[in-house]
Amino acid sequence: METNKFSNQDINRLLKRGVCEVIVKEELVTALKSGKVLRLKEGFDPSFPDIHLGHMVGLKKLREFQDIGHQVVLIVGDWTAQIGDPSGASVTRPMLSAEHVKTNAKTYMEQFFKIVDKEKTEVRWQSEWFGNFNLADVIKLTSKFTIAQILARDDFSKRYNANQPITITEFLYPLLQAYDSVAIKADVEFGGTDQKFNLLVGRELQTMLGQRPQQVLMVPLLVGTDGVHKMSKSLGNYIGVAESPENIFGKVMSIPDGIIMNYFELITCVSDQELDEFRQLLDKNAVNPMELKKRLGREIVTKLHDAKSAITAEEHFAKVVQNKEIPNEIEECFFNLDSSMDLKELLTSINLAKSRSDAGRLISQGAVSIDGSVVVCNSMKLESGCVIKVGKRRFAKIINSDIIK
RNA sequence: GGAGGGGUGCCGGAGUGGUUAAUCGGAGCAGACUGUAAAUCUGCCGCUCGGAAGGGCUACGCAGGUUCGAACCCUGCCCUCUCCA
Repeated sequence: METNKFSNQDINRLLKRGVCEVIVKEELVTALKSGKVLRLKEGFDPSFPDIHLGHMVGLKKLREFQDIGHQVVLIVGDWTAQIGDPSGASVTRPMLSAEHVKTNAKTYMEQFFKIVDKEKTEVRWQSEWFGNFNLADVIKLTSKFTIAQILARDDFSKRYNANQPITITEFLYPLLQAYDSVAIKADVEFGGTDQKFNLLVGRELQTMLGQRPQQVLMVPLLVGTDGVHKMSKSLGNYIGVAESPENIFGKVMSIPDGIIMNYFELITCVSDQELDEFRQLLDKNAVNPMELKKRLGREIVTKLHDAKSAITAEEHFAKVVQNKEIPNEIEECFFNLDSSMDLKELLTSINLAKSRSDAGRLISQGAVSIDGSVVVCNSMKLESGCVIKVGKRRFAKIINSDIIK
C-alpha cells in the first residue's frame, strides 16, 4: 500500500500549522516522501476518558496524516494509567478495575473518533505486552536508564528541587511509554510539547533495541478558556469535545480576545489566507472581536456536532446571554409545591444551589428570579410550570409533583 | 540507623494560646457595567437555625493530654522532604 503523492508544498503545510517541533524533521520529510505508510502512535490514559479542545490540536494533525494514507495506532494506556502522568503533583493512583478501564476506553474512543478516522486506526492495549512482563523484564528495562537521565525531565527536576515527593513508579512512566513505541514499531509519535521528554525516551529505547527511532511530532499546548494556563480538566478551563453545542459555543465566547487567532489556527480548518484577513481586521480594530469569536464557535461546534447545531447554539447564546431571555428548552424539575413552600429547599433539591446556605446567599444577592421577577424572600407562592432562573444561565422549570399523581 | 525541616479551607500560602470560620493571592459564585460567559468594578465564598439581629455545629495530618480556653503547648502515631551513614 502506498500513500498519496504530494508536493513539498503540501509537506510544508502539513508540518507547519499547528505543529511546534518535529524531531528529526528532515527524516520525517524523507519518510513522508518515500510513500511508505507510516505508523503514527498516539496514546491515552484511560483514567481520564474525556477529550477537550487541547487534545484536539494533535488529533486534528493525526487526521491530516490519515487523510494522505497513513495509519494511526491508538494505545490504551491501561498500565500507565495506574501510575499517572507525573506532570502534575500526581501520585500513584489506585488500580482501576478492568471493567472501569474498559468503559473509560469506550468513552474515550467515542470522542476520539469524532476527529480521527476510525477506519485507519488500529487500537492496541498496553496489557497486550505488559500483561506478560515479569520482574526480569522490568529490571532489564529499568537498567537501560539512569536517574540523572530521568531527572532531566522538567517536571521531575522541578518537583525534586522543590522538595516534593516523587515515587519510583513515576520514574517508570516514561519507560513504559517508550516501550509502547517498541511494541508497536512506531514510525512517528504525536504529543504535546509537554510530552517531549517521554517522546524522546521512546526514540532512545527503540535505538537500544535495534529499531529505527520514531520521529517525534509535537503540537503546541492550547491555552485554556482563562487565557493563561494550558487547557486542562483539573484547572477547569477546558472545553470538552463531548459537551453540548450550547456549552461549547458559550465557552468559546468566554475566551479572552487575545487568544482568538490561536484557537482559529490550532483547532479549525479555516484557511491560512482567511486567518491573515482576520489578523489584519483585529489589528486595525476593524472588527468586533465578538463577531470573530462567534465564527470560531460555529466552526468548532460544526466540527464536533454539525452545522445545524452550530446555528442553534449561536441562537441560544444570543437569546440567553446577550438578551438575557429564557432559553427555548428548559429542564423540567418536579417538586411538591404544596407543603410550606421553602425556596432554599427547592433550589438545593434541584441542584441550582450547593446547600441551603448557598441558596440563601444567591437569593440575597438578587441572583434568583421567578418568571422574570427577582426574588427577595425565601417563602413565596409558586405556580406549577414557572421558570426559575439562577445567575445568568441556570434555569429550571418547576412542575408540581402532586399534579402528575 | 542518625540529625533537621514540613503537613492549614478547592489550590497556593499567612498565622505559634483567647477579639480566628481562620490575613492574603488564585479559582469559583453573584451583581453592575459592557462588545461576550472578554475586560473592569463591587460583593460573596464551611454547614445549619433565623425575616433580621444573632445562635448552634464542624474544621487547621491522626489519636490522646495540659488549660477556663488550642491550628497554635505536651505525648504517641502516620505521611513527606533534606543532609549524614
